[in-house]
Amino acid sequence: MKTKMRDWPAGVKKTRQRQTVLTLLEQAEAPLSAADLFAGAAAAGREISLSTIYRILEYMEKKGVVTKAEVAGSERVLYELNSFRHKHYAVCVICRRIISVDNCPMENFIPNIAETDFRVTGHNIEIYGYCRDCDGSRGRG
Amino acid sequence: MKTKMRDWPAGVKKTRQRQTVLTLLEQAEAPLSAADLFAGAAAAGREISLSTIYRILEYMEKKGVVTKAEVAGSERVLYELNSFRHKHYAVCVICRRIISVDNCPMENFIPNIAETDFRVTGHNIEIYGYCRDCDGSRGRG
DNA sequence: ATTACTGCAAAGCATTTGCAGACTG
DNA sequence: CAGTCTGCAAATGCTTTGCAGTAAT
Repeated sequence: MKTKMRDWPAGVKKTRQRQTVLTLLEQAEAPLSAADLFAGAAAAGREISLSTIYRILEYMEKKGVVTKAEVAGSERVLYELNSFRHKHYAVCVICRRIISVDNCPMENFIPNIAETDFRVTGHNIEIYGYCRDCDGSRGRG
Repeated sequence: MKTKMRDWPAGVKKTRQRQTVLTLLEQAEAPLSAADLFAGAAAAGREISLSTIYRILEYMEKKGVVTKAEVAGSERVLYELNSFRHKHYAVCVICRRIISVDNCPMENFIPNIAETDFRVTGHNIEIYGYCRDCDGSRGRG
């Protein structure tokens, strides 16, 4: 595992554990849980205590370096590097694979509560379905 | 608390605890957690064990009588009577009040992953913002 | 050297489960 | 009366926290 990141967040003390966590998140194709990171670190020969992982994630979230990714049906909390982009995810109900969705259905949507009862400031969308592999393997049921 | 419901789900054994849970859900204006139901039952002088509440909810969900309501930022699982309607909720970030949204942004939305990589079968939308009361009290900031 | 970070183990919280007694149909 | 439901208490799984040692600047 390559430990050096292109740029290290300002004002953040650089430790082996933090480098490992951020590198894993950087290399990941989908959001990761604390347990994922624990396993990933171990697999890379850089074991980190689970509690430390939780603390790093909490700290990095506060620093704006990582964000929670709300993914449908995930029992654990998932994290990813903060891209400052508006993102949503689709989850395969079979294999749990997570896929990014780039466009957003809320872009031009006005909830029928908007003007009167509620001022919308944010949202979170979770999409379920079948990924190409799993859909194929069940004959486009 | 009125315990009698208009109609009792078919093939479901009627017990004091189940009647209490369904009545509470029926009377609720927003989805309830197991803890809410526990407190509500106690407040009505009809204490139910928490584990029983969980079992009732699980059972009633399997029967299609209740459904989980996915609400943004809720740490607990929330349940409501199954209206068989497509619903989403908005949550006030100040007071945590939950408000139903009747229209759905996904109605005419095609995720840009749809045709190629993913077949969408369902979704879940969580909306954040300020309810009328809380928005007013902070001067439409 | 100072202050923050880490690991360990124990605690915390929501939810689940085993078991024996209670109740419904 | 048989089979299911309930309560209790203990167990589980994820996440958090206290504390003492360790490491980064």
